[in-house]
Amino acid sequence: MSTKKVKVRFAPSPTGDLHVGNIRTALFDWAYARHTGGTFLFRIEDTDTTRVTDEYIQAAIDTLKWLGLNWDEGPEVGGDNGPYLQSQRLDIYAKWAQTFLDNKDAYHCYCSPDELEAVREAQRKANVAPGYNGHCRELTPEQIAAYKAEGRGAVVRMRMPEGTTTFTDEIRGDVTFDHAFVPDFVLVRADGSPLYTLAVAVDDVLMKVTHVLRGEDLLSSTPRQIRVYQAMGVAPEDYPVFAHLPFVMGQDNAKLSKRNGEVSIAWYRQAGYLPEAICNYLALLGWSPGDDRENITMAELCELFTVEKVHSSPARFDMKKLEAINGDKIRALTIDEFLSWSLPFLKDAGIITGTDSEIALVKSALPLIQERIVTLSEVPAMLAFLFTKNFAVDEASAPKIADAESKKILKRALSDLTPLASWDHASIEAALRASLIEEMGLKPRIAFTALRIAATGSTISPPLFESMELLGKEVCLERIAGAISL
RNA sequence: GGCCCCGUCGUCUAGCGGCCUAGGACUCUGGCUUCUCAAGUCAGCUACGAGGGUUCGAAUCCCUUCGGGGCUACCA
Repeated sequence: MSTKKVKVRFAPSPTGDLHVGNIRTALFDWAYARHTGGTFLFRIEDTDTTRVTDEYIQAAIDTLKWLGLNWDEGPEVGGDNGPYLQSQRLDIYAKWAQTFLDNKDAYHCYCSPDELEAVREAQRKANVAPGYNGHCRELTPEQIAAYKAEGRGAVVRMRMPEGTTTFTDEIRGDVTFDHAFVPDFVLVRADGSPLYTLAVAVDDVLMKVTHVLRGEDLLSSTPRQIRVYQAMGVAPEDYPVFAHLPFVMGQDNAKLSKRNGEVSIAWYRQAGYLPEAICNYLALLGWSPGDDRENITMAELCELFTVEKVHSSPARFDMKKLEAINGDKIRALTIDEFLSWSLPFLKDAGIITGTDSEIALVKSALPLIQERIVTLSEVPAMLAFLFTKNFAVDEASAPKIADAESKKILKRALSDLTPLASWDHASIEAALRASLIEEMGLKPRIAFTALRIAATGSTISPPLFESMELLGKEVCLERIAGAISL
């Protein structure tokens, strides 16, 4: 690799919400830029105006920001090589297309889509390599005039010379393509708008990108990109370095898509996954630090990430492992961090409105559930019993405290708790253990389960005595009394 | 079909000729702990796709084969 300053770009085409695969690529791009102390450039490839929308562009920007993948050049932050939306660079592409035409590197092609499809169909039948047959490569002025008279539109097609293209992929080694399988490709549509094949190459050169790390689906488009560099007069040593990242696949072994799992990062965000967890997990898909470390921070990723350690084989997305990592990250949060992540979920669920007293109660309850949840979306259900106005024991648990034995336990607990002077979890536990366990000789599991159901409404809850403390004496006694008369 | 890429436990991976009767993590199973659920902890299950070479020695190198994936657009 050259010694010039590294510039890596992430250039999605936002035809939908950014998904797991996109983000894994963005993450590697970002990490590599940070690792090398280089520049991270973010560019929007919106040359397909029929599929890219402003909302998706904005969503992509928001997602990257939410994940903490900050960029040095691109939308919102600007830079010396903008604009960073390809739709705002149309004049640049038009100029280069004209240059290619002038130099005979490209030519106008008047074939209609139907004619091209017919050719491809014939090629399939004849079992030969499909692709443009060069029909319009050497048109005479008379032929061109005739086509124009017919009212035909023309696309601009790049002339692919005979020979081969070999480039070094940093992950896969040398890769060679015979031009017999790289047909002349379209640079500009009949309506004058540029295609990816033109824009991507022009922009990478003009924006001085040094490293192209992207999905392996683009591997076979690389010779076309290199052809454009040649036509632009770029010296081979100035071509960007290519590295094609392995796919992230779904359960069914196909490229991850909506059919096999949740792929939109927006979905993970609202399902209560932490950006750090998503990035940590995704970093492990196709890359590893080389040792047995798996829980890594963003800072460590930047420090450790190298293209050499990236795999060449595809990885399957495993939700279970993401969940495990998310749980780890939640447990590693400080209470204040945990609080600020949780509040939106509690508000959205209608558990709290956000008053100071509610927040204070949430904050003291959070330590009790921190090691009990895997996603933030579980917080509301875990804490609902502390805030509910119309308390009721859940249906599955109610029968478990309907028997005489349970009533006895609850009555005894009520009478022993009522005179209790200090309502803290240690005192509550001491009182209950003395009466229920020692005096009545009950098994803790039996005695405390009955109380748990009465106080929290469920057989599953945060630790009982701490929960009772937070609930307050009045509410607890009320609920126990209520359970007795159930 | 053609071209290209890929192939270690169920999954993510370590491994770059001897340290491998293949290590870690997630999942799963069982134990411990225990006021529930978790967390924690201990143990167990399970892998070098196959076949040929090269070599004293191969998961590691070569070939073939099989399998998977991508591309084959006036999408990116």
